[in-house]
Amino acid sequence: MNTYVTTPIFYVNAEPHLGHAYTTIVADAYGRYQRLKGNTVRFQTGTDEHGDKIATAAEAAGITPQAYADRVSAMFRAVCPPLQVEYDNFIRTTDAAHQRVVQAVLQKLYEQGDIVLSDYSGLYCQGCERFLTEKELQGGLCPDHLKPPVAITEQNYFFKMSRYQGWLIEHIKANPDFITPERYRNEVLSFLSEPLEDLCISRPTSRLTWGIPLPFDKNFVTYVWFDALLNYLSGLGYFPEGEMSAECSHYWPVAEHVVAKDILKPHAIYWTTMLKAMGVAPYRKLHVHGYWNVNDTKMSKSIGNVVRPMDLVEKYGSDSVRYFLLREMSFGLDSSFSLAAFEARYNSDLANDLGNLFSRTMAMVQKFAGGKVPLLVDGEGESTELDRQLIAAAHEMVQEFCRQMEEFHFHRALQAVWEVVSLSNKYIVSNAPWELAKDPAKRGRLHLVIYNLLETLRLIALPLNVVMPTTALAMQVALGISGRQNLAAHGKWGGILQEGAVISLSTPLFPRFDQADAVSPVAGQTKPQQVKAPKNAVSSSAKTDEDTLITFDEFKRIDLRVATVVAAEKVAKSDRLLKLTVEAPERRTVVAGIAEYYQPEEMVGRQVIIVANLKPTKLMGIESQGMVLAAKSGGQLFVSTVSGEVDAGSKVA
RNA sequence: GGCGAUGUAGCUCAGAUGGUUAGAGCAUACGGCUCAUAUCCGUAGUGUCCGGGGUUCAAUUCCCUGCAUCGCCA
Repeated sequence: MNTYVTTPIFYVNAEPHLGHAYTTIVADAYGRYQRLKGNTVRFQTGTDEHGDKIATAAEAAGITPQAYADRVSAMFRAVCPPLQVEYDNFIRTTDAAHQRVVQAVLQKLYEQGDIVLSDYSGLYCQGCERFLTEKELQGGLCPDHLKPPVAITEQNYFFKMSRYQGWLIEHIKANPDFITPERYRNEVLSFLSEPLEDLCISRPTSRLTWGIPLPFDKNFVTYVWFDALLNYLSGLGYFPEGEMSAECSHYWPVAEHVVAKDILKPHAIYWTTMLKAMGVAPYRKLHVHGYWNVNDTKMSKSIGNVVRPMDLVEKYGSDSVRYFLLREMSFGLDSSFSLAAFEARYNSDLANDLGNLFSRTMAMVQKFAGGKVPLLVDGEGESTELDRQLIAAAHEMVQEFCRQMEEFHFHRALQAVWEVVSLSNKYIVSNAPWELAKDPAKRGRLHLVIYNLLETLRLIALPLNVVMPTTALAMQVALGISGRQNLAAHGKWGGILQEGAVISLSTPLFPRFDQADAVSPVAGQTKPQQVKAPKNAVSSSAKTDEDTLITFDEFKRIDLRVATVVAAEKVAKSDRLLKLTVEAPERRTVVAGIAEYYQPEEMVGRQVIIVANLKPTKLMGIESQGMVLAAKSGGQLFVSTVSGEVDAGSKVA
């Protein structure tokens, strides 16, 4: 079985962000999954480089469109290795081979009458040098130039998309999995219930020259979408009017496109009708995913909350980024990204559950089995109901993982793995190997328990190869396993681990983010900066000063204020925390970790500086609505203040 | 304005062709263990299953309607 999986080619008008990373990781993980099944996979990604936005951006940057495209395309290519994205082909629409295909397809469709010259009327903005849609207008004006657009008519070439509308509707209805998840299939069908307009596929060179010239009319270049969509075929060596190349006939029939919901229409409608007109069978599946919001807000350049995947990888390691994105998002729906959510998942799922399970098991191998895969002696340590349960669950996990991966339900696939992680932790407690170790007569049982754990871990690592390649490899190496893994060959219980093989783990898989290491957050906020990088993190040595500096705008977001302490008391059952009631000028409660250095009574009446817009957090059940700044030096701690008495609530800047 | 989706525990979400005490993870509280990365295991909760009406012996689940959020289209 073959698989051809693609990401969209990314438009080079913006740097790679979290959304691009997600699409790419999804495609990569799916590709790795197919390979793990033993299938042959081709995975293509790339960049889309023509069009007026690029021409404009290049002009603003004072360079040629080609130089501009080269620069941004290189950035998209460069984020792949750190994300462990292994593509087979990185295509660019400025590649000569691609351009030839686009022209040949245009020529063919033109000759067969699917592309015709016609009038195009619309609202044109002189300032933007382009047509605006009704939607873009604000109060009838161009939002950028604040001038009313003019209604003009010009000649353009149109693709007779409407000819294939009936066929497309039938195809979608006959193939329920053609567009998934279902919500997007419904959306397309609903859109198709109205007559399609023909697609304008040209731009006059009087307005735009950065594009592929129409082969039959030098006064026009090709509309970017018509150009871009063909990458999926041109990247396989497709050429119209000829025999399909071997690559093409292997991979095109099994093509699966992964896209975000904003480009559903071009893929579901333009591309499919183009293919039909070309006489090429449609792709096999279109997988549509939702958006990543950031802190529940839409990610946008103007808000300045764009998350750069490289920043995350440097800080947390690519395995955990891949895990988070695939585990947190329910494919198809929108999801919210936040550092708090990321760290919560990292600590609970990766460090506490999986990492610690692996670590405690390996420690027991060292202490109770001489650091080797235990030798099992027949008749000793006979199996229990718990053993059978664990084995059955591990088996079921592999099956369930596959079922969910096939459906692009990555979060459920990972959930299935974590059920066994959790069961393994229970298995350890129920069997208490440290108790068995005290009784020499129970040595057989002890060894069987340890063997079962090792075998379960081996089976856990197997599916993880597709999501967290570095971690899976580290687990396999520690277990003394080498060689290419395969779901069918290695997905069954037993027979793989070499009895007596020396095994060990040198460093934890996922070091926990330890708040104690963070820069003294007096009010115990989760502030996980200064962490030892996970061992699979890419080198962060490239960090420059640039990365550690913040802009004035960023600083302005921090609301520092002078607050007057009006009451203070110790927090019950805590040595470190004081509950302060402050006026800033409104009354609020701030929990500060200063009890070892200050008595409650000496705080009352003092003025301190607080961060007033810190997200409230609960400490020992008390909600803290801010954080007191303090400095630690020579084992002493000093709370911050200002050098004279000021009104409570005064801004500090 | 048209079409559609969603609304379930503090948070993120599962769920049932309508039927006994509505689930999971995280967070919270208490207890236990010590092999382990202060990790793990156990126990404990809280829910007008968005509001209103209808069908039914029975509705959170079906129907209608309203509200809210989101998406597509115009």
